[in-house]
Amino acid sequence: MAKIQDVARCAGVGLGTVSRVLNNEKGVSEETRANVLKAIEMLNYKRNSLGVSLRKNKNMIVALLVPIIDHPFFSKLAYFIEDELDKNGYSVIVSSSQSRQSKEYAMIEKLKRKDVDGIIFVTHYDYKDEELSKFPVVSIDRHFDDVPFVTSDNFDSSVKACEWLVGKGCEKIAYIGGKTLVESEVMERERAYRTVMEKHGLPVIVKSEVIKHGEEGPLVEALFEENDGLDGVFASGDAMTNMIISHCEKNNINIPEDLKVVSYDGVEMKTGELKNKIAFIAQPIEQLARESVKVLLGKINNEKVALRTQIAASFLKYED
Amino acid sequence: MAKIQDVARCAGVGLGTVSRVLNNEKGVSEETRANVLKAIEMLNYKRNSLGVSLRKNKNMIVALLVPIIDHPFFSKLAYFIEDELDKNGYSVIVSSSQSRQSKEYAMIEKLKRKDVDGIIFVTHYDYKDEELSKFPVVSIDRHFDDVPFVTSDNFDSSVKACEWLVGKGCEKIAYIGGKTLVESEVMERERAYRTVMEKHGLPVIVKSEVIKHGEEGPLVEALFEENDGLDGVFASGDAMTNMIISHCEKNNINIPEDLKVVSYDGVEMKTGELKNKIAFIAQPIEQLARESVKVLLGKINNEKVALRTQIAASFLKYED
DNA sequence: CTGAAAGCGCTTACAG
DNA sequence: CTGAAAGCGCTTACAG
Repeated sequence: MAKIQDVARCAGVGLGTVSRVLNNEKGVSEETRANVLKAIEMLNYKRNSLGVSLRKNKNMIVALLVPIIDHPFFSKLAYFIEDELDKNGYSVIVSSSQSRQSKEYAMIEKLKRKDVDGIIFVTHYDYKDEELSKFPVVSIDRHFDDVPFVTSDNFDSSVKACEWLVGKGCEKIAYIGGKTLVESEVMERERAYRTVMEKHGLPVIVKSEVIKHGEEGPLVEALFEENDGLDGVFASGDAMTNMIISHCEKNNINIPEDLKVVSYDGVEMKTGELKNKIAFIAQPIEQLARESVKVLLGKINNEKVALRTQIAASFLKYED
Repeated sequence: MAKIQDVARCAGVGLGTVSRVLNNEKGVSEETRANVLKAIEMLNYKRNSLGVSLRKNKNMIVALLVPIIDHPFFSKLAYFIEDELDKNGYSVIVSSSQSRQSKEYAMIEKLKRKDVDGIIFVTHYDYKDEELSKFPVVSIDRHFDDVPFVTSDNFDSSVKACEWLVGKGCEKIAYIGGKTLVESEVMERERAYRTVMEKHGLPVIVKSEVIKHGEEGPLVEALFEENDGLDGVFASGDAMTNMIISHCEKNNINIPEDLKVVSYDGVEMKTGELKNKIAFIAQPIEQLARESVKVLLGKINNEKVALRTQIAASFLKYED
């Protein structure tokens, strides 16, 4: 494999000159440039990134850490994040934490070892004492000390959703959602729900627990067991909604006649025949992705970045 | 940031000794090792991977190149590939080609520049003159010159599927699938279909064209328009199946009473109420993923690897 | 068991 | 506009 030395010798110039041509720098005479280019061609020379990385202390790689890539929300996120990073010359390492914090720590370690230049995070864990804010790290939806984060407008869109349920005549509306261990933007959904219920003097029925992916079923069952005659439910996430759908099918509850449902997310809903019968709040995934990249690159380039970047979510109701 | 030099000085030893401790090599006295460890601790030293990579000419990163990560088949694949690579100390860069060959070439370029140590490929394009087999590259399902590839047993499972349709009494069975530009294992599905039809003296009805993701609808419409009274169809891929479902819904064709359907894949089928009414051939995604990693690591480590690795697919029919 | 030196492939002041 | 040199942080023979 030819190296820069070989090119220099072949073109009869110095190392620096070859490097300048390689990097399209000014200040090289056309003649010299042509010679170098010819030598590069002749030797089929390819610049070795490992040398560049060491020299520049940067390898143009960013990590994306999600709970699991095989999930519509996260794979969409990954798609747009890669696209945005690619436009900026970066590659993305994708890692599924599988909700194991050890895997997340491993990635932080990689960051410190310069395996990656930065991390975009979707985590359920807390990172108070990791000095994470000293490194190029951006969090999506969750919020730690001084780590910049990007989030959709959970509160406002949830208020709209709950007001819609009330407007539809629901009088016994429940909120159901998984709880996160850390202070999270997701909690805004529950807060919005409570605000709206109180405003209208309606009962507050909250089913919210710390659960893992896949454990939504029992929570839904418990909700319906403990509360007869629900006529509306605001579900924080599609997994939950899918379980609600299953429950209703089994128990002959008609959606939306008997029970009106609003789902946060709407990307992985097993709608099928229920399409247009469940309202939802769409996460602005593409914007979340692109904004998180912009913030991260800002951090990497030592620019000042906003601690919080908020993007509006849209509430989509079905036709009727 | 402390470097190895600092640790050496602090521990009062040479560079090489620190390196040996870092790499858990034998031949270091317990006393020396303890001193070095203490110095590492004191200085909060982290080994910089950029130096290691340059020195070893290897950065422990592999690329996964898929048409689009936001697709159940590919994100599942990515999940298991990452898991398997992680077990072996590798990270994975995920890139969605978006069916643009330029993006695939860009990744090959990265391989040649040592940005990545190898590539696992899912492509629709051909790479005859790229000398790809000289590099650590593994292909999934597609087959080029001397590039090792991993595939599921398309022919055998397709034969089973078609025989099942015949056994169910179907007499006018069609095959419908997207065509790839390169010689591909997917073609085995059509070949299996033809074999079975001919064996039973049934008409061969093939609708197979080069199409892009999302263009399945018109092909399906054309199939039904050109062929009245189909009672069975073997669809090469879920996207196609979904379009068939739509067509049947619109035209009051009952599945499976009027039309029996077998779908290759079964991971992204919008089953809904049709669950258990469509038979399918399940791709052994996890095994494809893990095997492709094993083959790639073999290539990276200059071992002899099989050109073709085949994994059995399973044919799952619905209950009735 | 240990250290000093060479070198991985590049870029970047520096001097001219 | 150009070249020689230093150095990025590590590992690996080599010599002792």
